[in-house]
Amino acid sequence: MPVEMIQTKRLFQQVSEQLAELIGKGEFPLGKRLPAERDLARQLGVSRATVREAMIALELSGLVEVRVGSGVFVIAERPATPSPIPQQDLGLGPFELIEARRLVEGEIAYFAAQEIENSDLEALEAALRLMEHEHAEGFESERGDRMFHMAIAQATRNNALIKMVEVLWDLREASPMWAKLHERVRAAQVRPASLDDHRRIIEALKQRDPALARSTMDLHLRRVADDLLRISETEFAGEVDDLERQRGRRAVGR
Amino acid sequence: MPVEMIQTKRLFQQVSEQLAELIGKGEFPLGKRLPAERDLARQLGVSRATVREAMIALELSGLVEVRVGSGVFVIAERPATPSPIPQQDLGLGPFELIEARRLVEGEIAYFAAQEIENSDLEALEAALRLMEHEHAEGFESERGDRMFHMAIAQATRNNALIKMVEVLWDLREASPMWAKLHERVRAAQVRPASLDDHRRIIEALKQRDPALARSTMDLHLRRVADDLLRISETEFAGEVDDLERQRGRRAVGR
DNA sequence: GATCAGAAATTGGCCTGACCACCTGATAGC
DNA sequence: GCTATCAGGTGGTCAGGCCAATTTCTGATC
Repeated sequence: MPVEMIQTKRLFQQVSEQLAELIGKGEFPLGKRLPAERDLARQLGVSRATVREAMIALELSGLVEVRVGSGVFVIAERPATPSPIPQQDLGLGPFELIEARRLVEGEIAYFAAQEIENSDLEALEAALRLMEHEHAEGFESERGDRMFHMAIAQATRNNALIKMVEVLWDLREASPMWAKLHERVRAAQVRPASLDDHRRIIEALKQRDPALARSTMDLHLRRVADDLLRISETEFAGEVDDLERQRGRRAVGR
Repeated sequence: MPVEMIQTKRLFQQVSEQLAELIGKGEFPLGKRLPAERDLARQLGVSRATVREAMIALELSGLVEVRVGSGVFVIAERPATPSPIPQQDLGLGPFELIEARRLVEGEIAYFAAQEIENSDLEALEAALRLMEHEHAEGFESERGDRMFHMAIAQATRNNALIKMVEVLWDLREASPMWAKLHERVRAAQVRPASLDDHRRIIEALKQRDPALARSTMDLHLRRVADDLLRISETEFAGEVDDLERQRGRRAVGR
């Protein structure tokens, strides 16, 4: 039973979301002026500073325009499309991605172990802490995970390799099927195992042991593939096509 | 004559831009904590409220994460790539690229040897013929070469891996330094050696020998790196920076 | 009545100083 | 050795103030 998530969102976020909603609902029509910051603060029962922060958030998301001495004006009813390019990329399968990551990131780990410096290790530790933090919050966005693997790529000092990992993670984030699957993995069970994996990878890198780094990374990704496969077999029987399923089994077993 | 733009940017924007730049420059490394708001305010000569507003801007653009009671942490070095294409990559060095290709394409060759089908072998033969033709004509455009390596990636039936090789070659074609160097390599001597390399790679794939395919691919790329290194040392003494030169030597010798 | 200049009110930009809740690491006690 | 406690640092929020840009009001002028 997950304890009810108490979201202690910061005040300015609540304010900005509420205002965004009102704007979207037409309560504050396009082109018109919002109430003055001082009035909003009084009506909402918050300080003016908080209202100002909310205004900045609304401005950065393109909903309003601030005119000095005049007021805040609605210039759009909803945030600009976050993805201007719909990523016409073919739906990459989750197992394809894991497979590719095993090949590429495994080798990168091997290489990174030879080149890594202390500053890189610090970045890795920080990424791990971020993951732990995200995990503790219950609310997470994979940012720690991505940051971790990017940091390893960064340790190679090779921009082309860095680009490889970046592309892999962009593809992953653009893959709808992956999002679905991984959502279930996360819901199914908490996975401190993954945190341990990452810790072991850091350890291998710290020892500057290329072979160990590669095998540890490989083991980690194999475990991820394994989790994915288990979920896909039980819950998504029909949605993962045969080729992908077969790829998943191969990936785990190799 | 456009009237000169008077800086009317709001203070928090200037602060946030400056911080973003420092983060991008590695002044505030990935994962590390930014100075406390109070300190930043003092150092920048602005109020804490302004710094807070800048933090919100940075947070909304995904560069930092704010942890209550703990601090503000760098979680990315540049804003998430909103558009995957127009990013003009800084000049990738030739040896970086070769290094990356050895890692990635070597493994792909290994993998492809297990999956390759006859139709793929035909595509490879065709690519080789194109290369021979280009070579005979004296005038060439690397199309055969690219087609050859793409065909191997295609044999893995893994779209993510295909994408990797595609990106690598795109990067290569976008690298001005690479173009210069390779121009000389081609001018310096005809290289039937390269054709032989490719023939040997096909042979290894035809035999479905993963280890041989990988080592042959590796040898090929090492030879390319070697050619590049030789030229760069004789003709481009000043233009290739030290780090790249060193990378080149390491790439060949490993 | 229409026009225009100056005063007054309104609005966002920025600052100061304060208090709170939360997190972290060191310290004391077991 | 381990755990509980506590003090210091950090972001979150507030109140109140001054300034500059802008709008609105007001009154004099034609």
